[in-house]
Amino acid sequence: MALPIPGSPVRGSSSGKPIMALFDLLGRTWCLGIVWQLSFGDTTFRELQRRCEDISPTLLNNRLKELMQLDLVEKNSQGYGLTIQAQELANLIKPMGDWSQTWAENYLNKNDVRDDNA
Amino acid sequence: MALPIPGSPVRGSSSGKPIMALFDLLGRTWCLGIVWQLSFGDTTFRELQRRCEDISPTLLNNRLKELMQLDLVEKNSQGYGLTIQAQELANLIKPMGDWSQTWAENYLNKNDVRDDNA
DNA sequence: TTACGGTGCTACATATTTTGTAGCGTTAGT
DNA sequence: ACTAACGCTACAAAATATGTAGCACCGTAA
Repeated sequence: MALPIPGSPVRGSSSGKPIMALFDLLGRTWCLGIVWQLSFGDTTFRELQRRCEDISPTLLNNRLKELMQLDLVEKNSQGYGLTIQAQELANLIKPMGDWSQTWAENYLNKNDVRDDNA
Repeated sequence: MALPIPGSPVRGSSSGKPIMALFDLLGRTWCLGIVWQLSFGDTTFRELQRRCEDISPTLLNNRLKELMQLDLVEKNSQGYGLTIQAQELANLIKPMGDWSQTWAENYLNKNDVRDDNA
């Protein structure tokens, strides 16, 4: 797939707006998960694969290539890690953890009779 | 595609962790873009389609169904709009606009000779 | 030096998802 | 009645992802 280069048209978006390039990138399978996992520290290819629930190596490698080309991920002695700017992005993503928790609770309360009758 | 229901295994993730369900959902094509656009206000199906750069109606409808089932989007007199909790999520996403701007500038400075010689 | 286990990947066929276009049924205005 | 917009569905073609197998390259240890 073509890289979503900010400033250029990207998949599904001809505007070239950086936010659209970012959404294109993050909207790819496992991309958010990879950034999330790497935010906990640098790691090797295989270890990252395991942390991402045995994502296929094909896909992991594709994502890492894309993330490296767009300066979000870099190789280092530990394997792979987030760049400084990607760490800032990860900080924006982090609060989604709490949000998703509340979201899940609301969803289950609404759709699971057990909680309603408790 | 199966809905990424928080608390249940989702695409590529058997853990059922809410954050993984969220990443599965947001990782689908145009999902982030739809939430982003709706954060600017309620809108009709066709208008939303236009704002999302003529996303195919098939896909838009699929995404809206998913987002509605997971209580992120709801229908109202204006067409479609974010739920209260989705507005909170949108607030988390908003700062990515600024981040992506800086990201784009860094990327272009690095890869475009024009700026280096300016 | 041979064998072992782990690593970073690539190949490739199958399955799933997205795209893009056409168009249907409905509603509102003139 | 005509026009234009609406919300959406159908469907085939194109693009992506999955999952398995396995190769080449370490480092360790017998």
